[in-house]
Amino acid sequence: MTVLYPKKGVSELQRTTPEFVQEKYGLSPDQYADYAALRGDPSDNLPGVPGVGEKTAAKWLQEYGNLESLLANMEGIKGKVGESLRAHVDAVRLNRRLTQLVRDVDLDVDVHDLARREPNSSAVSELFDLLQFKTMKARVPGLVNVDTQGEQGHLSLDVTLSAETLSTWIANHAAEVFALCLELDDRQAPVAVAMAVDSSVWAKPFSEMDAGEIESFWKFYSDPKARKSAHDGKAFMRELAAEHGVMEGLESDIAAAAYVLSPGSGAQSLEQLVGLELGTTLSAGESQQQSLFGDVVDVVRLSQSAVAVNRLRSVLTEKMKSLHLMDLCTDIEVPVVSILAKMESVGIAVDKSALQTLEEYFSNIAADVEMQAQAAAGRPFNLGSPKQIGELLFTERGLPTAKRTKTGFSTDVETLTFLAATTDDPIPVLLLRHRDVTKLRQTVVGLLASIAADGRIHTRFQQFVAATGRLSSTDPNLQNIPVRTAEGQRIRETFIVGDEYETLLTADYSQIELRIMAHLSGDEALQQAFKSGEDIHTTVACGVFGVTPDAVDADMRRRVKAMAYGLAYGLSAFGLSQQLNIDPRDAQVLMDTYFARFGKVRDFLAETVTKARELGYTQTMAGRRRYLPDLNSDSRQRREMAERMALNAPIQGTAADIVKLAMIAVAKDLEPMHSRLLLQVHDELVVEVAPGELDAVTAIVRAGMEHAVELSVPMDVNIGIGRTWHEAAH
DNA sequence: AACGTCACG
DNA sequence: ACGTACGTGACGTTA
Repeated sequence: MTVLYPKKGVSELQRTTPEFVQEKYGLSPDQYADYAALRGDPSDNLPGVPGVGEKTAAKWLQEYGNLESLLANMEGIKGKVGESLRAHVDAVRLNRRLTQLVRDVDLDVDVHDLARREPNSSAVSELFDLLQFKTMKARVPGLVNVDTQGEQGHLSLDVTLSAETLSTWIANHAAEVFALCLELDDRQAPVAVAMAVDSSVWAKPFSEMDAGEIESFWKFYSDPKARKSAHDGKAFMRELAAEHGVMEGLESDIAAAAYVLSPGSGAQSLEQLVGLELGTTLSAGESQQQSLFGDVVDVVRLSQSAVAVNRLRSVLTEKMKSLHLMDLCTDIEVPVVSILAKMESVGIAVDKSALQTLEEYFSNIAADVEMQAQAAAGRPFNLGSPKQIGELLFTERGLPTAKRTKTGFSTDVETLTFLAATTDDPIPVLLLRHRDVTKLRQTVVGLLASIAADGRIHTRFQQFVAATGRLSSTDPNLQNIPVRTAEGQRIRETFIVGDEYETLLTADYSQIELRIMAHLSGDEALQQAFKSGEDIHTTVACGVFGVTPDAVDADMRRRVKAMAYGLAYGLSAFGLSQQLNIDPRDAQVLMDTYFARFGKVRDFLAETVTKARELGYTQTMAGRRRYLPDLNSDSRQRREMAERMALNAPIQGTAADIVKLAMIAVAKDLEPMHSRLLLQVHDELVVEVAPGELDAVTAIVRAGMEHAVELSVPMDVNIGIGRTWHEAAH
């Protein structure tokens, strides 16, 4: 057997030349073109789209002769290889279409730098710009924006570090906005700081700062008159709050600016924004300095980050101004950053031993139910596996199938409840119970794992991920703690008031989204229903069914309530009928009757979609946008999805605006007090009340929430007090 | 990594 | 004929 190429002597580059490959695998020049396509030929391939392996490509070509014949016989290739091959061929087809597209617009793009065996960054960048691949462009590292390309595609640190002492430097730039970047170590202790103003940069590891400089820095940090900007300031503020308080004087946050400009993009890192907006990259610094603790501090990179924050602030500010988004960023998002930093830093106290007891309780039930289910099945099976449940119920036991999922028959609550009700098989009930109880156990286990050394749970509020303007909560998610069942409420009981504090207080808006609809639509009938102060769903039911309030029974009220919720989601008669378990025709009648009574609501919803289609985006009361290009999609499914989003976004988003404004008002009024905000759950605030402050805090929270904005309907707020979150919710 | 499922508003 | 209510995050299973 011939050694095709020695390990030494033939370069990597030579090994992939057409001639070499043709000889190695005995391929004709025509076959080589197809081979290249399969492999991911540079001219036929985009970075990020893989090709098949060298040997695989050659093998299938040897077998089928050419790509066309391979494609024609693809069905015959089974198993993993087939799937993988199909995926790659799809990619190849896509690439060929893209290549053709590029030729059509007469853009000479060579996306692969053959000589350097890497993507041709500027060409790919140009291509992505052309195709408006903004997200993908941000994802691919190192792409250079041709419009603003620097000499080497790196952010040049053309301002040398200031040698002045910190206090002198700060004093010399007192009126300017300081871009601040702080690096923390694994234990969240500050390691280095870099600050940039227009003309100058100051940066140092803390280990090299003398006592005076360190003192100057923290004084500056807490000085509200020292104007600052940062990227995701909350990231360091939450960690430093316990020791240094929340940073004062934050005037601009790049992450917030990027979010209001494009809320659909999720949280964008500084690196992504540098690539996207400045068309360059942060360099991995060459001069790395060793701190006292042995941590490697990249002061150059940190300094570049500060310079980048500074530049991004001007770029994004211009964009925000032209789109009238400046107020949203400055008056809502930036103040919320500091409030959340403090809330995260404070955390909420939990009763650890009560959680441990609950864990054991739920575990025992789960184990017991599992045994019963396996006994009933006559064999062991994994109760957590939808696949195994499907086999057991539908194949082995012959139960009727209903809903399908992508991968098989659905075994969700709806299905299992149906099976429990219509068959005498004992297993569906056991599975439902097992699902319930394991879900609760997992929640409890997650909470236990999140308890910090101070006995409290410090969730992270994500301010820049939700497309509608809402917050979200992670690590752990405290916005989805069970509340609807008695067992779930036992978990809420483990969230308790902290030592030295008097009570927890919860305050939530009632029907905020429906009130927003009443306001935005200008529907007098719905507004009147809210102004009457009576139970809203009962009042609306009166109008819809044309009866007196005492004639409204529970079922009528339930239907109207479901209808009201559905409205804000872009409901269909079908969806409503599913929700209410009634005939779709009856649901349609219900909708028609509703809209006959509240016509402006329907007009408002229709106009919202029409306007969004014209503009390309929706807007909330505070001007928050949500871009929905799919409103003009050819695909009906995508278009209708976008229409429902367009309908929902202004409502959900306005509610988010209002709650953020309320948080700002409440936080401001709580400043002189010891009580503090702990949590936000979309339309609810949780406050920890210090001894003696209950009456004042109640008034502050009520006023802050009720008057966050003035609508044409009252903003009713329910307030509850209690030792635990559960108690306080009543 | 994708999917199914389920918790919250 | 088709799919069918918005927005999130977390977990276990499976490919």
